[in-house]
This record gives sequence, structure tokens and C-alpha cells, in this order.
Amino acid sequence: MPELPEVETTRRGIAPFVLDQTIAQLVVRQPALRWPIPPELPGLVRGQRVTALERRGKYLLLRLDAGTLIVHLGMSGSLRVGDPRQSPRKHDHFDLVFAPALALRFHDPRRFGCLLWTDGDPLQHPLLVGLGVEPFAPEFTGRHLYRGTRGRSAPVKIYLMDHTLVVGVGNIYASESLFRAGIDPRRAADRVSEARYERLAGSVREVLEAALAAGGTTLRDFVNERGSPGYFKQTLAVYGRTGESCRVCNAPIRTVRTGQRSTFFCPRCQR
DNA sequence: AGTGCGGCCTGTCCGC
DNA sequence: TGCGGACAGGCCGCAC
Repeated sequence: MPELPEVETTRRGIAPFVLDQTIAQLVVRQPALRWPIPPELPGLVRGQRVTALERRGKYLLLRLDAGTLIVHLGMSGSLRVGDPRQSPRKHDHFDLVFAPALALRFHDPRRFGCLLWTDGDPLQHPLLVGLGVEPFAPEFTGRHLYRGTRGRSAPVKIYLMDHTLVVGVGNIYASESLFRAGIDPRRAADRVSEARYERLAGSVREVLEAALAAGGTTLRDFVNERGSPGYFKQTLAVYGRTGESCRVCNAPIRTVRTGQRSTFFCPRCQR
């Protein structure tokens, strides 16, 4: 699922429930996620208070008194607020229990997510240290994209999804942003002008902001902290619309594969 | 050094 | 109805 809007929706949703709460217990049912949940983690986090809840790229950072829990939702993960006494469903892999009736429950059928711990600066963690700029930060500009793609001949969509350049843009929002910017996703990255990258940076922010306002995109798995889906799917211009007509020019939406991923675009609007 | 792909998992859908 | 294969919102890590 989760690209930046879905992770940020989750962060905002769970924050009021967990901030300043003390962890009573971490219950692990399935430690075999993308990386194994460290076996010593339940002992490490018990009794610690959640002091902040941040996001870096698609990672959620739960700051505790003595360190940070790093959570990634992978492809199919979600975090819900609920009653830990309710019997877990299939694929409910861990509970962060705060009170007898309050827990965060992590659900992830494909198990591409993770739960990790660091007692150092989480931004220096190996998984986070190489991340590029946040799309809502002032450093995310057309110039940044332009400079980052000089001498790069792979399709521009590849670099939009390369999180060493900019974080948070996955397969859905890469297609959507390129549509709004009028750029053919197959175009070589170093054959896109700085002016067009400027437009693209704006499109990325617009798409992510609109998706966030709609509570994210739910194709199948994504639900927010209350278990409700996001509504941005109805607004998607190209993603998943192969053969349907472009909302701008009526041409049929096409799909191609770029870097093993499906890419959707309008052959008339995007050059 | 940049690029391309295999792999991690489960679930679903499609064609035979 | 069953079965194999492709595909799905991410992304690391290894070949070349």
C-alpha cells in the first residue's frame, strides 16, 4: 500500500492515541517480517513512554524515552487503534499495548513491513540514512530533480520513485504526478528540462496533498487507524485505468512496464 | 558507479 | 472446480 499519504494518514490518526502513553507490553505473534523483530524488543520497550511520533519517508518513528521504534508498512501493512482483548485476525503480527483496552495493532498479510529498534539517532539508521529530500520540504525543487538526473538515461519515472532522490513517491503517485506534469514516464530522465522538472515537483506536491486530504488511496489493504479506507482512488487520473478514457482528452489510458512495475499514462497528454 | 533484476510473502484474479 | 502463473501499494542487495 502505503506511500507517503497513507503513512502520514496513519501517523496523524494514531498520534492522539499514543502520544505520552506508556507501553505496558509488546506482544509479538509473528516476528518474521521483512527483517525479524528483535527477540529482545519486548523487554526493551516495556515501561517506556512515547514522546513523539514522526515520519521520515515511508518510515514511522515512535520516539520512546530510551530510543526509537522504526515501523514500515511495506506493501500491505496497516496500524489500527483497538482493544487488545479482541482476538487477533490472521496476519495481526504484533500489538503495542498501552492500557487494558488500548493497543496499536499491526496487520500485514505480505509481511514486507518491519518493526525495528535503535537507541541512537534514527535518522542515522542504515535504512534511513541514505533517504533523499521530503517532498514537502523547501529543498524539493525542480532544480533538485534536474541536478539529480544529469547523465541518467533510465526513464524519469524510475528516479521519481528512487528514494535517495525524493522520498514517499511510490508506484501510484509516480504515475499520477507525471500525468499532471504532462511528462511521458518513459522519457529518459536527462532529457527532461529543468522547467519541466519544476512543474513535476509542483505536481508531486499537489498529488500527495490531495491524496492526504482524501485519507490516502485504498486499492485493497490500506486502512487508517480506525479501519476505514482512503478515498483518493476515485480521483486517480491514470493509475489502474488502462483502456479507460483520459479525463482531459478522452484518449485511452495506456500501461507499460518500467523497471518491473506497471506504469499508467495518457499517450496524448504526456510527452 | 549506475542499472537491472531476483527475492522476500500472501492473496487474488485470469486463462486454461 | 482446480491449477499454474502473473501480478499487487516497497525496497534491499546482489550481480553485471
